[in-house]
Amino acid sequence: MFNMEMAEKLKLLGDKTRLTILGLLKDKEWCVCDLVEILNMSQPGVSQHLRKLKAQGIVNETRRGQWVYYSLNVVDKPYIQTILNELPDTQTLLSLLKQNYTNASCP
Amino acid sequence: MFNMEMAEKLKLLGDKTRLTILGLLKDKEWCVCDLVEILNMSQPGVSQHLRKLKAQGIVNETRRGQWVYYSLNVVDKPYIQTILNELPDTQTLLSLLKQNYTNASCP
DNA sequence: ATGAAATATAACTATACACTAATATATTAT
DNA sequence: ATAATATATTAGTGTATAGTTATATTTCAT
Repeated sequence: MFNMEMAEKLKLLGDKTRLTILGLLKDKEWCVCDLVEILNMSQPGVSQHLRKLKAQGIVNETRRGQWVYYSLNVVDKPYIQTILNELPDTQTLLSLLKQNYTNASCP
Repeated sequence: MFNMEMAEKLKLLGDKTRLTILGLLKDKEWCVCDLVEILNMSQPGVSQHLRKLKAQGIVNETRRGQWVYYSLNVVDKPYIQTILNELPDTQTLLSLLKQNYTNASCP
């Protein structure tokens, strides 16, 4: 059906947590455990969001040793880029979310 | 909370029916009964979608006599404009949806 | 090999949501 | 006033979804 793929992707963006993840990824890649600390939610919760984003091709995943890093994959999706432009940048997000996380575990 | 308003608007766009409505509105305003025929769904269903879109300021409503016409209100929402650019135009949507509707009722 | 850490998957729950049918409200025509 | 048409609201239902806890898998260090 004609608007389905579009709607599926936009549905993913219509979620506060995933928007925050994508906003964080604008600046650099993050591993799952980083996001768990920053977002202050369960690890399976974060993993499931990332899986959905990956299934729609919005993020890439790369395993490096123990850690799996996720990064944006929106070069061919201008309408997503425009949305991400509206989001606060990483530093702002981090300070808004500040849960005095330490980022000690994964280099 | 910081990404909420954005997520609320995007959530509305993450629905096939509402995306189609917005795609139709790119070209011109439509009244509810038109959309009911074109989308081939119940009138309350259409009204509820329109109410949500209006509550988020994405469409305007104007009553003219018996009919209430809805139109786009996205001049100040570039990220929505970008999304709408990706949608098929009105004619394409109409032919994709063709339910041999007649557009006889509302001028 | 074994244990620890990171990630993924499965099972479950509570809530949100899209849709429909039924009803109410509003406007026009007679 | 009354009927007819257009729209909105309410109530109810089935499904989707975001989150959790529990468990499995993967990788590294010892």
